[in-house]
Amino acid sequence: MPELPEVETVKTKLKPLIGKIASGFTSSWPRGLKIAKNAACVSRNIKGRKVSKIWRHGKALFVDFSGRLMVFHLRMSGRLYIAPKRNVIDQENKHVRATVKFTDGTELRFNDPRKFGVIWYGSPEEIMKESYFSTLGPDARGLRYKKFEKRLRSHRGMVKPLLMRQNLFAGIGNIVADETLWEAGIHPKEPVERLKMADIKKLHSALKKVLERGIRAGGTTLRDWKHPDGTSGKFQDYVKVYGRKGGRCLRCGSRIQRIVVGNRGTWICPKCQKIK
DNA sequence: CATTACCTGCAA
DNA sequence: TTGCAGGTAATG
Repeated sequence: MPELPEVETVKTKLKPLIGKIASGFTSSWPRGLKIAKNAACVSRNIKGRKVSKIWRHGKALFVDFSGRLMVFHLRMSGRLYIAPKRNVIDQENKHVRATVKFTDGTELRFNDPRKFGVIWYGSPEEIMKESYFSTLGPDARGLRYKKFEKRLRSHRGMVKPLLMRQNLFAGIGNIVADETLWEAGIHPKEPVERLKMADIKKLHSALKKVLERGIRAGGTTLRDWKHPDGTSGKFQDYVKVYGRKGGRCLRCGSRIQRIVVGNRGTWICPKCQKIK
């Protein structure tokens, strides 16, 4: 998905739902629904409940319905949007997997072509018992240096896959990882045990910079993902390496390379990011 | 560690 | 037709 900046954008744009009363829930996608038995159970339970709070942790979006939580994970191709809206086009109505209906006629639609996304519905205790949430690390946004260093140093291995482990830092995905490593001038395969304090400091401030820049740009629109109101993110216009194979490094002019790290496509500047 | 599976769509 | 895609879980 949709990494941290995208989910943060979704959170902000879903805030108008606060105060609305649910009238029902439908889903044509049983595999994507967790904890609750089926869509009919959710629909019965959610009816009459008011949206009181919306927040994000890592890549997960939490919606509080009067004490019951509906938690969304967009995975690779999910998006959430509010309908009806005049700028919602037919393209966005394809692949709607689930819908929360509200008494004023508003609908919150979960659209997900690849069906990798997940919706959990249950009490806060039930949610926290799910393995994904019980192991989830602290949110990557606003993480203090000391904690960042401690968590990174508690493992060994290639730095990029570690940055992307959600039980270490929640919210870092492939784009944020590549952009952060480029900003910091560190090779994605560099073993963390060989990073010096100065490197970890650079990584920490690069991560903060990339996350804030991504959020300010309203996330990255590459294929599926868009804002809940149908507008596109702008971060793709600012990426320094991600997806720019063959392009010039904006720092030194070298050609950006695509390599594979931890089985993920990875873009680097071979001159700025050398293995030590 | 790496590989595969889960799915669909799109570009090379 | 093949390969690749923002993520994660389940396997070797």
